[in-house]
Amino acid sequence: MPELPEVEVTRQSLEQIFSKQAFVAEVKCRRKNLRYDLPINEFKKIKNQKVVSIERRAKYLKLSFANKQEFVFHLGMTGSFRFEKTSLSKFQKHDHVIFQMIDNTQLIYNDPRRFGFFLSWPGSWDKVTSENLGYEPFDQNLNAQVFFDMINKRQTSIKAILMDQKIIVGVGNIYASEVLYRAKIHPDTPGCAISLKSCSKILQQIRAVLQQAIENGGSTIRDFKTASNGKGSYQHSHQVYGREGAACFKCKTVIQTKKTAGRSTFWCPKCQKAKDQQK
DNA sequence: ATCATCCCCTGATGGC
DNA sequence: TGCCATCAGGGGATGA
Repeated sequence: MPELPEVEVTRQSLEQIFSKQAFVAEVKCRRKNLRYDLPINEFKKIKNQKVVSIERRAKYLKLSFANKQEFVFHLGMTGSFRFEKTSLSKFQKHDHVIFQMIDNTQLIYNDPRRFGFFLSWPGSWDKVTSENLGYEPFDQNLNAQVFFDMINKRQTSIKAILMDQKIIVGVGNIYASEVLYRAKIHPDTPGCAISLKSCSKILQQIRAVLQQAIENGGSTIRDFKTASNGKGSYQHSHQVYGREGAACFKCKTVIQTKKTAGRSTFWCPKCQKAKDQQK
């Protein structure tokens, strides 16, 4: 599912929808749990309540209501929202949570694999966002030196480090490969072998890739779509992800793939040759 | 502490 | 056609 760009684009589309109609009439759950039990009792407390904000931290979202009720949610691997102009009574497979608005429009949360969740216990936002979460990629306090200091004792691969949400949040399996290709760093390079200069390049590429992906509506690989039912187009800008066996756009070398820490990794063996040296 | 592995779940795809 | 294995944007638990 969704990495930071897709979550941010989802946030923006929900915000846009709520700017036109912010009052929830009713929430319907078509099953009692996703990854965790759905907060069915808390959903009852937002009848006729107004959405006041939708915020993102890492890949988590928070929906806040005028009566202070808050919902923390995550899209997991396959979660997405769909907007319906008129009230449906017949639903699609894997439509799990329906936000029925007072004008009869609907926001429907669909999630085939059910790795997503909604939470509403007190402190749930602080719990998921303050513990174990690293820097937002666009945080001004994050710079090459800070990044270097966080990874220069680490033995694990830079690919695993980029996906580690305790360091920098938002980069998942697709964007990790894309960032390293653009930074010309081999994905197996251990954290401790990445120079300060390389940290700078990687950070720059994280920001460039995520920014461009957000501007392009995210990457729609399988089923991602925004809450206003749009699809992303950034998948067309992928340089290595999903391109095993194809020619590198720069040097025509065949793109390679392998598993690192259980996830597919893609790279160009010519453009990303350097196992970095310290300093 | 750090790291790799396995698992949650369903669907799509490819080999036989 | 069916059956089985493998894989998929995340992240949490477990054990070495």
